[in-house]
Amino acid sequence: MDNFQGDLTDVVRGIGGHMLSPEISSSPNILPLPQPSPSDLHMNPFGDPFVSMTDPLLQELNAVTNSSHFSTAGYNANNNNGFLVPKVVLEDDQIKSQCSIFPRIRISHSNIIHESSPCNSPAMSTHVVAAASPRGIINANTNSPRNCLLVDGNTFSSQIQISSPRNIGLKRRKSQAKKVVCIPAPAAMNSRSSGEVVPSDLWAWRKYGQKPIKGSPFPRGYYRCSSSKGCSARKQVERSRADPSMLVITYTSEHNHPWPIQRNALAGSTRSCSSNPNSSKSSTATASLNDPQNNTHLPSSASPPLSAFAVKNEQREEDMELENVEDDDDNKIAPYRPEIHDQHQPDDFFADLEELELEGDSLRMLLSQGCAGDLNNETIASDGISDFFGWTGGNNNKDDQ
DNA sequence: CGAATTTGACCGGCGC
DNA sequence: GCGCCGGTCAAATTCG
Repeated sequence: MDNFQGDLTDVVRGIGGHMLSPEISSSPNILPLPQPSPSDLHMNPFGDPFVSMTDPLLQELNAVTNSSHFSTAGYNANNNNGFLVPKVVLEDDQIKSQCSIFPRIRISHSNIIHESSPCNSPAMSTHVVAAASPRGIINANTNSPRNCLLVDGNTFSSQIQISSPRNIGLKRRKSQAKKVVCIPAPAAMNSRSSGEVVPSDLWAWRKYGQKPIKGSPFPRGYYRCSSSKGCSARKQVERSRADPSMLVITYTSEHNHPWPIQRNALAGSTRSCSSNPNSSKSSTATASLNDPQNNTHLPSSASPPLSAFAVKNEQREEDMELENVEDDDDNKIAPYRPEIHDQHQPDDFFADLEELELEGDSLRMLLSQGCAGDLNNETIASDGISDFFGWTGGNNNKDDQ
């Protein structure tokens, strides 16, 4: 389907290639990447590493709100260290705003990060924009070391939007949990059109449909989790109609299985996880993201595909109804409590992961390098995290087994 | 040849 | 009741 609507495959490919939106790509050397941790992941029924940003922040968010300054700027040109600061936008109404509108309160998180975060290297600051949702409780955690990513000493700059589509349910056929992630969508790069690309995450996604959306020049791609048979997790990927530079990913339903330790090691791995780093094909952006040859914009070959994570955590609508009965938009911040169906989760999951860490290279890299706070090591997330999520070039996780 | 993607058709919810 | 629209299915196609 070649049309002007763009190629989402290219989108993520572009992300991997650092073709970020102008304001983002202008970032000289910042690559802050909200980084999912095993503990975060286990809290994420959607299996989305982006989502991992959420929970821990609930406690922090209040603190942030109290201690940080508010900023209306979409993007901090600099933090205290002269680095561009990414922003997390927690959006109330995904449908309505489509990423380009950030009407809500924006909270600078930079100070806290500098002071307390293990990621408080100059490059690690993040600018968190958060807004309380009437329904969806918005969480963002840029404070966590696990949400930090260094790529060859660069901080990854990006916009993050977390949406809580209050009105989605109005036309939603079935009430179900949804998370909306908004990330910068780079310009198309490859020749293959219509292939949607979403930032690589731990799960294997298989595309099962694509539809043009009324009112939007961009098609929406439909993916289901192929990490495990019977998994009902789905996600939709589309460009923001309001801001084509943003990619909107909506996660629906939940994974009914543990998140894969090695994403591509599982059956149903996307084709994009080609062993050929030069492969131009990509559905879940893994291949493109892994393509070192695409990383020509930065000196570092290792680059996170995601410039940012934005997550809207939304409980099942029914639950939200119950828990936010008062629906006091600005004052209610109820903790996001993901529904964990997996037997490993949640309590013992991190313990399990630590055990796995001893055995799995990817996890080891993630935990010991990317997350353990070895911030002096500039290669930290560059390899560890990216590899872990299949973001780095060349090697696929297939080879890691 | 197996697996992933593409894409038109079909289904069902919702608004009028 | 009808039509629109979003979501899903499944056959065909593509690719490694």
